Amino acid sequence: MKSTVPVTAADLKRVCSQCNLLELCLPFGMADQDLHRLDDLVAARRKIKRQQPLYRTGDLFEAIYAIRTGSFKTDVLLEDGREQVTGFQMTGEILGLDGISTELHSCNAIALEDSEVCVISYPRLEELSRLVEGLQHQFHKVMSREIVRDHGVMMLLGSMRAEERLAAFLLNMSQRFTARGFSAAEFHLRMTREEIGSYLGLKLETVSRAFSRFQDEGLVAVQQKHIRILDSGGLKNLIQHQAGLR
Amino acid sequence: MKSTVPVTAADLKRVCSQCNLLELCLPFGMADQDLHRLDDLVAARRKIKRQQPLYRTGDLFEAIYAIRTGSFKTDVLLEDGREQVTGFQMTGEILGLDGISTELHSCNAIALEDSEVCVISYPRLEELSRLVEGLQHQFHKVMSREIVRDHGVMMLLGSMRAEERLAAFLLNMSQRFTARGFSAAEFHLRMTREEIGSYLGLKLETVSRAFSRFQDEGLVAVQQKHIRILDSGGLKNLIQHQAGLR
DNA sequence: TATGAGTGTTGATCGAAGTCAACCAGAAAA
DNA sequence: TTTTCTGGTTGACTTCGATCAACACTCATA
Repeated sequence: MKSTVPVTAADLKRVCSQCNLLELCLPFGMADQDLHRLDDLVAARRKIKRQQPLYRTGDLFEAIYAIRTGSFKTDVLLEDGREQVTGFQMTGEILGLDGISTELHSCNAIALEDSEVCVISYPRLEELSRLVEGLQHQFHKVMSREIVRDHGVMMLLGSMRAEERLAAFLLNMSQRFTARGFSAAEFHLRMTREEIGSYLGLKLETVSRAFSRFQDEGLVAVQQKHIRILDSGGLKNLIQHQAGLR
Repeated sequence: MKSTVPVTAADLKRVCSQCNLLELCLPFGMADQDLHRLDDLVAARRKIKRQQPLYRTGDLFEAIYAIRTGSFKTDVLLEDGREQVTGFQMTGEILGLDGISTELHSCNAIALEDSEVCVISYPRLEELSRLVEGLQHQFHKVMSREIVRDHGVMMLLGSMRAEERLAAFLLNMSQRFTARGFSAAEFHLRMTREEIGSYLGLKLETVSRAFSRFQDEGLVAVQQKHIRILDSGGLKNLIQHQAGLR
C-alpha cells in the first residue's frame, strides 16, 4: 500500500514554477514560458518516513522522483545479503532513473530521514519532453550527470585508498551542501558509518578510524554525525598527492 | 585533426535500417516505418586505429557514437597518473553519453583494436527523438541501462573480493559475446591484464593469479587473451556463495 | 532512573591483495 | 638467427584494511 498523498489546491501552488529548488532540479534552464507547463507534470507528492523505501528492487517503474525535502540512499542487495550503497541523494536530485531500462526498479531507494518527493509520471515526462525542447535537454543532462557521477565513484572504489575515499566523500558532501545554500564547512550527515562504508567500499571500523585520523590531523572536527571541515585544502591534498597505490 | 570519413553513396546503403546490429543498438524496438528516418541521423562513420582515442577528456561534446566494428575502453585519469577504466564497450553499444551533462567529454574512449563507429549528431538525435517516440524511449533506455550497469560495477568494486570480481567479469563478457552471436564459452579478450585490473580495482598480478587459480580449479582454460569457460556454473557459484567479506 | 538497542570508537590480530622482483613467451625489429 | 619489447606469470615479502572484541555514547522507553 503506497502512501501517495493526492494533490490538493494548496499543494498546487507550490509546483515547479514556484519551487525554490528550481535551479537544482529537473526544470533548470527551461524557458520561462515553458515552466508553467511543468506544473501538471508533478501529479502528486509523496511523504516517506525515515528508513522507509520510496521504491524497491523489482517494483514496477512508473515515475521518477524529485526530492523536495529530506534525503535518500540507493542500494543494491546481493542474494547472500551483501549491500552496496550506490548513492546518497539530496534535495533537488532525481531518483528512479534506474527503472527506465527494464521497466522495473533495479535498486532500493530508502529515506535517510522523513522526506518528501515530487512524483513525476514517466510517460507524461516523455510526452512533455517531446513538446518542450528545454525539458528534454535538461532531462538528458540529468541522466548524463548520473553516469559521470557513477564514473567518479568507480574511480574512488577502484583506485583510491581508504582515507582518500573518505576525503573525497566529505568534499563532495560539502560541495553539495554549498549548492543548496548551506555551510560548506559544517554539516550534519544523515547516514551511518556503515552506510558510508558500504558506499566507499570499506568497513564501518575503517570509516571510523579514518574520521579519527582526520580529527587528529586537524583536518575536520567530528562529533558523531556532525562534521566541521577545518582544512578543506588539506583534504584535497590528501586525494591528489597520495602516493599512487592500489 | 579528426579522421572523420565523409559519407559516400556506398556507405549510405548500410545505415541503420539495414544494419545487422539493429537489435543491440539505439534503434532497437522502433516501428518499421520510423526506421528509415534514422538513416539521416548517422551523418558519418569514423575509423579508429587500435590504441587511438575516439574522444578525450575535455573534448567538446557534439555526437554520440555507436560501435559498428571493434571495441573500446573508457577511462578516467587522475592528476597523479592513476587510471580507472570505467568500462569496455563492444559492437552495437553506445559511447559518449558522459558528454551530455557538461558539453565536454569527461572520460577518454580508446579503441582496443581497429574499430569503426557511427557518428550520431547529438543535436539531430534530440531533434529526431522529439518526433519519433520510439527513438526517444530507446535512447532513454540506453542511458538508463548505462546507469544500472555502473551500479553493478560499484557492487563489484565495493563488495566483492578479487576472484569474485574476475568471475563476474568473465560471465559478463561471455553473456555479451553470446548476445552478438559468438560462442559463450570461448572468446578472445581485447584488453590487457592491466586494463582488466584497472576496471576491477585490482593489480595486474592479482588478475593473473586469479586466472591461474581458475585454471587450476578447472573453471576456465586460459591462454593469454584466449579464454575458454569450462564451468560457468562454477564461476556463478563463486560469486553467490563466497563468504561475505569486505 | 534504569534498561536496552542502535551507533560509534578503539585495540589486537589476521589475511587478501599490493609490492617488488625475477623470469617467460610471443611478436616485431635488427 | 639473435635482439628487443611488451605483456603475462610466479614467488617472497609487506601492508592496508578486515575481523573480532571490548567498551562508550545517545536516546527511547519501561
